[in-house]
Amino acid sequence: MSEQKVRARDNAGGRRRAILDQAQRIVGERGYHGFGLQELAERCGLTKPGLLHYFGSKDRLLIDLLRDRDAQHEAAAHALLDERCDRHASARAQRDSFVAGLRLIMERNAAQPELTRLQTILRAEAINGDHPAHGYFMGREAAKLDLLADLVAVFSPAPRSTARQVLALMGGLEEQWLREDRAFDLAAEFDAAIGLIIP
Amino acid sequence: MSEQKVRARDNAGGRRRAILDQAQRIVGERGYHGFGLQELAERCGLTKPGLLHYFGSKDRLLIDLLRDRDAQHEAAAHALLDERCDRHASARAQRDSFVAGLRLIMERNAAQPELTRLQTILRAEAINGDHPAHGYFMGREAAKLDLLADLVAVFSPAPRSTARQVLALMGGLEEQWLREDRAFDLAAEFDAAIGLIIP
Amino acid sequence: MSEQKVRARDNAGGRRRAILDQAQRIVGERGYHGFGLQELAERCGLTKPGLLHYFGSKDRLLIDLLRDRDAQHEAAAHALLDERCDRHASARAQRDSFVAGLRLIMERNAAQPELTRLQTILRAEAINGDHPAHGYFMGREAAKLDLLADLVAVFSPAPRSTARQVLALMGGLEEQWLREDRAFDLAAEFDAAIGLIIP
Amino acid sequence: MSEQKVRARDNAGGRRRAILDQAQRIVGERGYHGFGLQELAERCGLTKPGLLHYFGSKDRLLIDLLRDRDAQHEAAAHALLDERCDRHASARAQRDSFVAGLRLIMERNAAQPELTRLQTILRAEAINGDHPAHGYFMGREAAKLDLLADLVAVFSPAPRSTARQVLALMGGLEEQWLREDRAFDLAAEFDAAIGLIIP
DNA sequence: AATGAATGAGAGTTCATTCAT
DNA sequence: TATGAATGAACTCTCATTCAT
Repeated sequence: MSEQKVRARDNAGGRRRAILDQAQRIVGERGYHGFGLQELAERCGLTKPGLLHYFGSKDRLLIDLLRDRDAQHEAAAHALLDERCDRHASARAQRDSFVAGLRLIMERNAAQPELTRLQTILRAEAINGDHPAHGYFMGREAAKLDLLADLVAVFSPAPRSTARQVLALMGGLEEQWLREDRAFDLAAEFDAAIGLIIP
Repeated sequence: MSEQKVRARDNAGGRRRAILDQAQRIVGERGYHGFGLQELAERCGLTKPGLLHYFGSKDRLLIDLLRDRDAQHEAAAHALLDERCDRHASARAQRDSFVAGLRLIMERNAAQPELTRLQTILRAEAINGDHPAHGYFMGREAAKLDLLADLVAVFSPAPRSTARQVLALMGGLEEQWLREDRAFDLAAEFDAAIGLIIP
Repeated sequence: MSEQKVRARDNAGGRRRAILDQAQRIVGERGYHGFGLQELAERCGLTKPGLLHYFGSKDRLLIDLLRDRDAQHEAAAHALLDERCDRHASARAQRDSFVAGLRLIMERNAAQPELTRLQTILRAEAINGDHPAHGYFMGREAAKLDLLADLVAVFSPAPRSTARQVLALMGGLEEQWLREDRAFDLAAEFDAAIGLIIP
Repeated sequence: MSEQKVRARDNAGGRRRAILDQAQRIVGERGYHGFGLQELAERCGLTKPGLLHYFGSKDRLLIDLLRDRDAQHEAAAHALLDERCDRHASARAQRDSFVAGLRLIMERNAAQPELTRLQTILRAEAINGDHPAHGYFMGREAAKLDLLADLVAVFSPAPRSTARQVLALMGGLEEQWLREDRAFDLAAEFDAAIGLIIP
């Protein structure tokens, strides 16, 4: 394989990534309906058809974006929780490592406010059944709920409710944190809350 | 005053209300950016300029909608909480009536899913500073936080954090409830959660 | 006739005049196509149908405006020239009083820049045959030309050409004067020019 | 390069020129405010967004039009005057060649009535500070005045006034000529006038 | 890999005007 | 004398998308 081909492929991959980075920023600000290919194209230094060359359509760009971010973020989170929870440990120990895992996730979310904003805005927008990311978030949130309920079953008397509470707290606090322009310590606030939910 | 005049005047007021009702539905589904005057006009049986005759612009229509819904909803909620909390009662009694007030609010929200969806979607969309309802939700959520923190101060060691948790749980659970198409008992789930947050 | 009727009529007349005054300002700034009933209505403190109640249509408003301004301006100018020119005086004397009359007209125009701007902009706009004031200005400018040619015939060897030159100088200098925000002495500049045209 | 490419490229450039030609006609008739993208698009055989693809906005289309016409018209005029005026010649000779240059310009203007009408109408419309071509004409007319005053300085005792008179006569006679549907010999009429202004 | 050209649909908004009151 | 309601048409401009190159 010639060097040129390699570099071309690298550039191509880099281009894609650069586009998705800009898309994340815009969608994270204005949501799916509020973002336009024009603006994205300008920020990336190419034309609208140039974009569509990579992604085919606006909708596909969105789900590509979501999948891409998951690949580097959410999957990691799941692994994190799974790893830390030794099924043979005591309930107490499992509880502790679960909470510690959540805390790590929140710290990561706090460290990536743009990604968090993307998820927050899109998650709410996608409540509507016509939204291109509706199916995506339906499956994703259901899976989260299942996972959490499963992990929590050892020490919680009502695992599904506990899972709901954890998810609600994460999302709700993140939303406040974003609206107030990150004016409080997200992870600490979450920590305090989780201590009440999972005693 | 002739009957015709009365009816005409009623129709005028009724028209406005009918427009806002339809607008609530559309915005509650697709958010502000996803809703268009055309569609709204069609649903109301008049033309786009006919709409603008009442509201002047799309942006003003939105904030008129928000204010109108607040006048009949949120204000009632605030009153509810304030009334129920006797400042001279014991901390325990105040805690109980506060929780009961929250439960009533959640029941009302559960009984008005369209309004709840409007608030949920718009609240997330309005995180962005350019959104026409940004200022509205900034003030509104800040006021909620202040009010809750104030009410909770009697029995909570960290009133502001408790207020955040309450708000996060309300919003987060509502979002789940909407996404899952109201497949669980919102008020009951909230009740269980609040019992942990405010023991 | 009751006092009320009188006052009503006065108010009505005053209203009409007030509307025309504002219309003069707007049309004088943006021309006929650039001015809208909405803006005019707002400036006059009434609604669009309120305007049309007085004038019937936008086009009629324009010609009413033109006629009204003529009644108080142009007619005066014609009279001025006619009066000053004694047909039995010597050519020299007639020439002098003619030039003096022109100078007076220019001084009046300089003293009423808004009216002058109205005429200047509309005159150019109305070159087009579809313009609602086309006929008006065709007749008006032709009449001016005829009048001037007639008055000038005593001392000019080519009266029609001289008339054209006078009119061109008046209009052209006024346009410069308006564009440069009245930065030079219009009447003086015209005086100098006319001295060459009519020696 | 294939023939098709060439033709495509030619068509593209030709398209732009065709659009500007039609725009000149419409603006020359109804002024800037009276012309619409719709009509222009129809005359050019494409859609409204098709137009904006070339020019971005209506305002930019206008100034592009103005600049384009200047490139082929006004610049030529300036060159004409400059060339013909030998600074080392006698005042008499300079005066003669200057007048001859003006005459040539007027003949060109008379030969291009559409372009002349465009300039005439727009020049008046642009007196208003909000007009998109206001800045353009401010600069352009000021430059003309400067140039003429400079050229005239050799033989005129009041160069700036003479320049004003020349400009006023040109513009004023052109306006009459257009209004009367070119019913007289513009160049000849101007010639007669200039002979009085610059003896 | 990316462009320029072009489109149909639709955006929100303004237009002059009508009509009943 | 003037209004509020409403309209149809037009406005500039943006949308995502297609196509040939």
